[in-house]
Amino acid sequence: MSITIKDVAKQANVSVATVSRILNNLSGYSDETQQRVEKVIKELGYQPNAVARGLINRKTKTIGVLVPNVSDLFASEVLAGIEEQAHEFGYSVMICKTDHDGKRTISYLQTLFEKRVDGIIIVSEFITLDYYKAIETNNIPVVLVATQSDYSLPFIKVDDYQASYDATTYLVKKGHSHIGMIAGTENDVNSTTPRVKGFIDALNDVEITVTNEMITYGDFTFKSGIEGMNNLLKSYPKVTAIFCASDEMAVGALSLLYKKGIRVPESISIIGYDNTATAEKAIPPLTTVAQPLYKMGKDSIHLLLDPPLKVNQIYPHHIAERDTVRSYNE
Amino acid sequence: MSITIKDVAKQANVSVATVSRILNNLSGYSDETQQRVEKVIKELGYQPNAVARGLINRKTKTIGVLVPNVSDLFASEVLAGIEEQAHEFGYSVMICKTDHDGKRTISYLQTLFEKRVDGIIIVSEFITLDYYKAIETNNIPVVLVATQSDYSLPFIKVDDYQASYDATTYLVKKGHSHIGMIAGTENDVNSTTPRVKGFIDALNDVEITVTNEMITYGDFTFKSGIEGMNNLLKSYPKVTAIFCASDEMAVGALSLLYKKGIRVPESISIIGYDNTATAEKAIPPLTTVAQPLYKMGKDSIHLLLDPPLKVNQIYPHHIAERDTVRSYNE
DNA sequence: TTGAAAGCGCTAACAA
DNA sequence: TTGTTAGCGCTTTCAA
Repeated sequence: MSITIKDVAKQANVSVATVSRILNNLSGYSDETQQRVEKVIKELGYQPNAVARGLINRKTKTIGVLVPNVSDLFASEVLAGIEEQAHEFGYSVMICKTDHDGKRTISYLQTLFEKRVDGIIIVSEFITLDYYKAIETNNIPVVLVATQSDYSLPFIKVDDYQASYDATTYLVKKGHSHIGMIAGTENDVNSTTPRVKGFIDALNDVEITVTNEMITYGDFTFKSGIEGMNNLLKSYPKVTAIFCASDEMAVGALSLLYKKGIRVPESISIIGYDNTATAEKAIPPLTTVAQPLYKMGKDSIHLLLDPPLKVNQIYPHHIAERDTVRSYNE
Repeated sequence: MSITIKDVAKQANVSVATVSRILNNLSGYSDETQQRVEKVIKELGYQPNAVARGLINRKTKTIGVLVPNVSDLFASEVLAGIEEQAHEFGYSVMICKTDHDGKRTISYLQTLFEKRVDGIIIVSEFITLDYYKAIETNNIPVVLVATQSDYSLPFIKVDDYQASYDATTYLVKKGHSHIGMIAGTENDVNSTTPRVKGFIDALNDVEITVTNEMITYGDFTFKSGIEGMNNLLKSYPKVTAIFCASDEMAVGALSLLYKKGIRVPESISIIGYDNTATAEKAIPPLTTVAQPLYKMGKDSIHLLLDPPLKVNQIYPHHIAERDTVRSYNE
């Protein structure tokens, strides 16, 4: 079997307590013993057993992350930030892909509790009563990213309503008056409702009435962006600019337009949402609402492990201007 | 504190041994006791402590994954497969972003050993002697994905040489004779060397001599694809088709070409490598060498946990034909 | 069918 | 400065 603290103690002619002290940088041993013990540790290639440590310390130095999907750029950008900060703090991260599936999510929460993780970060997921109850009875720290909840849980997110309002206003200011929206999943109160409202309010505020034909719903994916673009072309042929609730959908719209030979931004302007890596790689490079995803990921770890450290919960957004929006001014 | 097996035992008037048996579906208790104990478990909301279990079973039901980067599509696609299969097998996955940094990688390996993970998967990373020694002395199962090593470690990957040879031949068969290559990181023996060799051999086999002007090196990223494309345009102006060693670089090339007003595939054809999600979203949709990344991820878990199950180590590739390669035939 | 008790590898009183 | 010892929460002999 592997080498334990006992082996080290025996070999160095000290007690396990002393070895433990040295391992943990506590006081209570002479320089001489320290040298000797450290030498033995090296010779034996001793590696402390984190499981045993976890049992007694009630700290596993690992945190769990629930994400709907690992392979989309939005989530993986947030994840990258989480991983980075966790590593800096000496924590490991366990990833759990929920697929937006309630059963799966609950089962993952269960696993994380049993594994006694020190905290949990939930990304872009609506918090059901079941989740909340599970969290509450286990009273383990939780931080939400890119989502928020009526249950009292700390979160980090952008102001979706305002961001959407700003994106729409941006199009208006560029001289557009026929503006459509490819929204996210209908009934998604977390991301879709506020963004749609922001869109409607921004247009209402400049005396444009929003009708059903101007909004189509997708599910944030590339494919649904294609469909949404198709819908909009039919339902709202006068459209000159479109606000897409995700970059993925925006890129889908771009694709369809390319296929149809409709030029962007000459004939139709597109603005996305998220500013994931896709945006700058799109053709043409995509103008979009930027969320600081990586930073949000990093800060969620701060918020989780370092609660005294004040972190703003509503993060700033801005418009990353690239080449998909045409200006009609002068 | 939280509820332990002792609490359950006391409440149910049995010994902890009996509770443990029931928890683990062993034999040695009456139906009646089982009912009673399970009732108490539910009432108390008892959750077994996986840390304590891990200590005694020497199994943590978690595996560690080392990836250079979480936020690129190549890695996250593999990761998604790993996560899915691990979950099906009842394992959790810990992610470790190496940044291709040796120190960081070693430190992560260390952590994974200390946390007593049941296995480790290493994605796209060259295995140094240091890594190998660490793995060997800890004798813990390891599987390599999209990389392989002279040290005897099981791996899952595509035949890079052959795939590259095939991609190049594909261009030749489409009637191209001025073919360039944007290769990966120079001196990367794992991915770059075989791909460059496949490119050269394929051209040599049709009597085309490959000169330095025809190959430029990048680092697999979008940005380096832009630069590479720029280089090639200068060094090899007659070029009509380019083989890019990653989709990211291919998309970079596409971007530059778009900016310069050079039409794809009319003036220049592009073929990528990987078939990540970017490929189908590119404008125009990118023809590319497909690797079954998700499946490779899934199967790496099989190989890790289910060694008797035979898994082919060299996975098939194919060319996903889309719209970036022009044919000059007839 | 059941329970007592040893022990997984470690930390942390408490004593010396 | 050092060691002894009692757990952490669980599983697993061994005995009853």
